[in-house]
Amino acid sequence: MNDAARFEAASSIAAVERDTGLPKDTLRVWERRYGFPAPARDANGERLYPPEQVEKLRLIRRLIDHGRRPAGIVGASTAELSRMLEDCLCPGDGAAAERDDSLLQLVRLHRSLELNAALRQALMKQGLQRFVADTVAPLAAAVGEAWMRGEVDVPEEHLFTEQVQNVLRSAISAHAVAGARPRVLLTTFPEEEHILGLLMAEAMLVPEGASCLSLGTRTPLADIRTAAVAGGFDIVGLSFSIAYPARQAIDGLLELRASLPPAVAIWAGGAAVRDKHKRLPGIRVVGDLDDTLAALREWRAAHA
Amino acid sequence: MNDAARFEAASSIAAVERDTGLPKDTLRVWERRYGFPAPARDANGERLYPPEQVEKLRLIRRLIDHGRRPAGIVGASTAELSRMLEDCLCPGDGAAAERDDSLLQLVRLHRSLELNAALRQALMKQGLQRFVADTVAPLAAAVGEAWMRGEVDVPEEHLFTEQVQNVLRSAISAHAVAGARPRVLLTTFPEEEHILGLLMAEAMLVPEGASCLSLGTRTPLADIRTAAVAGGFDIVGLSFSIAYPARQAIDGLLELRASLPPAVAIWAGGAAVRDKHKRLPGIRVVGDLDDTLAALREWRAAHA
DNA sequence: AAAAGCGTTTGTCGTGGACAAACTGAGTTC
DNA sequence: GAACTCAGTTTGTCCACGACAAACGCTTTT
Repeated sequence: MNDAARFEAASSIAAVERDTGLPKDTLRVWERRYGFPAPARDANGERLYPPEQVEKLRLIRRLIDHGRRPAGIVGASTAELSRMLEDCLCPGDGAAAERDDSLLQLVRLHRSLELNAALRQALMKQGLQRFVADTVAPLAAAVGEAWMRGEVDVPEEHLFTEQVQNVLRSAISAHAVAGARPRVLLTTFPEEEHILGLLMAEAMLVPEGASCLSLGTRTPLADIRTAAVAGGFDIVGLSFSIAYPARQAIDGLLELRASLPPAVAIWAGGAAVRDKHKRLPGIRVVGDLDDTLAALREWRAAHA
Repeated sequence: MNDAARFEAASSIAAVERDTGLPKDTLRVWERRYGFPAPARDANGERLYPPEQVEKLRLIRRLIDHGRRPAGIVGASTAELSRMLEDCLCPGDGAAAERDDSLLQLVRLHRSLELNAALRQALMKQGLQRFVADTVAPLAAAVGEAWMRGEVDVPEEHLFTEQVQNVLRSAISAHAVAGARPRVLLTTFPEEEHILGLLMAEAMLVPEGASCLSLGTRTPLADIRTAAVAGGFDIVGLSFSIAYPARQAIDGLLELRASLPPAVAIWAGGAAVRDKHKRLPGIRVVGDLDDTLAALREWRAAHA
């Protein structure tokens, strides 16, 4: 490797923060405490992280999202880290192997047109709600797992999200009804940028005659409150992906609960809040997409 | 105001970074150099920014996005800063007042259903391309200006983006053609998260028979290269909002130009690259949405 | 099983110094 | 008049190291 290529390849601390999501302060304190990462230095004494270390940091980041702690894993080799990740995400190993992988293959191979066609075909065959619960949700989980394993990369994940978004938004638009009850406001907290959870929830609710308004991702807590009250919504729905810190989700939800009138229900769904029901009094934790329908029935029974 | 409310209102340095986009390091160095911001301190000596200062920081941030520099503006009052912003963005003052504001009013008042209906009606009346160029683009500019002036807030901006996205994605889906030329890959750089520019470009190109694939926002540069080459695309289209640092856009575009085969064209559009044509050899700077069509004609003439 | 107590781990914040990149404005050349 | 050069200034980002509260893992008690 010549000098130019090596220069090209090594990343500054800001680039590593962007690529791994680990704050600069954390990168420096890990170096001080654990001796990893151990970046080279440029002529000016600034850190230059080689790509292997960035890759290893990315694996570590994913393991931490799964609940591991740095001290126990920074010493491990890249191969060991990959193995740990495998273990983390194949609890029902056999079942995963059984699953129909044809859509996942289309994502892997960037076959956007075929993917789009296959999604639309499945939508037509199954109807919106079954399509979301039985096709989109498992596919999203499979893409997420493949992402964790490093088998899919940013463009595949983006391509998947975009195509599903296109199909779901078209389908949801076709169902729109005015003035129906309950009125549901959907969004995410500011640190959460995954939108598919919101779209899937909307796709489950709209065919039932609920009137949904999605604000997209990343709405500040104070603005969620204002919008919910000003718009006269009955329910505020929040979505949390697996990477969202559970603690942050719980704190935010309790704060939102305290600031909203009791008449406004809060529904929370996604991996980060699953099984957190006990710590979330006054909040309906939605376990999966079908549970969304159960929650809707409950609400209607209570407001008959 | 009681203690709880005051505690509620004051923000930590991390919260201010999130809300204003100004890095912690910058906030601290401004305090050291200019004496502003001047946050209070909690029992542990940590900074607590009162909301007025956060608001002022937000104004300063916007002025800096418009090319001002900190030394000249941190001393000004909030009112003076607001006036400067007005001056910045009303070059053709009279024309702005003339414009039809009915859609903007719907955004301001959170009338999502009416907004959606009005957008669909305009789409039907004008056709996709005129709708995008004559209705959506001016509305997006108006929302952006109102945002700068502080007249619209996060929820309004989100609502606007979501509704336009719904309408555009539905319309684009209806036009999809397989295998047409040129093949265009659309995305943004990792720091750019505004998606409407991409959707508007796609909406201009698809009716002309181009085959577009959008990867959504925030694709790393290396992945853009890989996806473009592997997918056999003719053109890579990038969109840059007004807040994107011009320098970063230029560097990134030149790096991408160097790493892509010369046969793959690069088109760049948006406020951050307008008038930067001279500094971007080998890149087609797309001045506005109608210029997208001109660029397409040029490409087809060159590849007849 | 849940709660409480306790040492350890961990991320974030603080200070102050340094420096390269970006910008400004005056002077020069084409 | 536009394009370039060049010293001087402004500005954002980086560094080191210390501090500490919140979160965690573990044991003991209710």
